[in-house]
Amino acid sequence: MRNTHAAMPVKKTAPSIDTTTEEKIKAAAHAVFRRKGFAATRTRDIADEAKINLALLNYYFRSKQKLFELIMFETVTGFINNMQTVFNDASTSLERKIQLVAERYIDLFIADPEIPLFIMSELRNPDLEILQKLPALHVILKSTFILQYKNAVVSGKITEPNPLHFLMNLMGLTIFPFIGSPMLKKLGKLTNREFDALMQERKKLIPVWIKAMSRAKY
Amino acid sequence: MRNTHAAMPVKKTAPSIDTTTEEKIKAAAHAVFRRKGFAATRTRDIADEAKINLALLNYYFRSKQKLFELIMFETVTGFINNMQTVFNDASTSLERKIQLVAERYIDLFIADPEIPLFIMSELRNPDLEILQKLPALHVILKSTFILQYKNAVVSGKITEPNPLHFLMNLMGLTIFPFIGSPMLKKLGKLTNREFDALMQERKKLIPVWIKAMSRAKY
DNA sequence: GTCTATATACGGATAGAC
DNA sequence: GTCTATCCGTATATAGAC
Repeated sequence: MRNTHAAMPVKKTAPSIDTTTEEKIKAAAHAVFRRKGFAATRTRDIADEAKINLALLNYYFRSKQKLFELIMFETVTGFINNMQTVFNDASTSLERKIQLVAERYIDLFIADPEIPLFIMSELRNPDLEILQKLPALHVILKSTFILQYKNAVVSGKITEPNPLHFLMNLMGLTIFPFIGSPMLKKLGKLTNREFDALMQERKKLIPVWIKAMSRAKY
Repeated sequence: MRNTHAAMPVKKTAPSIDTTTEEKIKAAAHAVFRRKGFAATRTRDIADEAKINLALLNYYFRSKQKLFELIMFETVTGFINNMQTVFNDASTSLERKIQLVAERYIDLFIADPEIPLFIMSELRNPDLEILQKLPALHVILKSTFILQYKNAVVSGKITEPNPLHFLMNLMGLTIFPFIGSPMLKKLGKLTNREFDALMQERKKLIPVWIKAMSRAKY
């Protein structure tokens, strides 16, 4: 791949939101990539959504691939940073963290429902090497959150010793409804508003359910 | 789209498995579509995987789109039929059905781990109109399974009245780990074998967890 | 039914004027 | 920075020989 392209334009000091061409393209790329995935989106879709000329996409971001990597990086790091603070806050209890995780994930996904499926479905493409470029995921197992979980296991408050099961459960209860939303809306004849109301309920319910599960007798 | 193509060949009466060209293409299409999704697969990928000439794909199935629709239909109906029998078996208890659902889903997904993400990610493409063509999904809410659930709510054995929450929980606990497996394997430094072992554990654990949840005090 | 060769369309990317 | 026009590789699909 040649590298003779002009340098990227310098960042404006105080740009209005989404008014610069670069920002318009990024916003459109976020929307279209999330909605359709990398392979199904055409650069023309993004140009149309951003209402800019197709050539400008390459002018600012060089290639579809590079633009996608930027979008994916922003999405994933935003997602992880959001959680990192909760996971490693030494001042909150295990129960409180479970509450916070459920609330934050659900609020985030009500605002951007395509994010979970977008991330999960792009992760399966080995060409994109997203997982390799990610900040080491396994530090999650060293987080305060998981240490608190392990302590609760030792002190007998929790029956399931494997924190991976715990994480799968918490994520499954929280994230799955958004991944399966097309099917669930059809199955339950739900409007978007009704679906969101169910998700709001789950912010309260999930911590209760998790608590009940933690005391399950095997 | 023109329609001048030759008729489909008649089905052999007793073909060996995967030996006819048609079967080889279908098997390859299943594999490649599931792995990469519709937009990212090229008909050449399928032809290579099936070790047949590219032109034969169009000879047998007319177009990539038509082949995909066939594969998707087979995948989804196979998936639904598998569950239908469990959901509407009047001779099994609610608890037993929960056991059976967890076991069957997990066995199915250990054998074909890409299925959940494949279905979920293709469902978001409105062009494919998969949901429209599906056997009405909302009959699930009329199934024996859900009726038994509602009865258990009335008799006070279960606290959560909304069967949709119940279904989301059961599916989330069962399906999500397969959807998030790339991330989970990385996060937990798991080999495929270790991951499968965890899933085997969940066949026993999920019914216990669900039971504990059903008694949760709000 | 299966092959080779090719038509045709589409999508990513760039050249070059303004 | 932004536009029009266009190049060029790639992917689907078909024609036509065998």
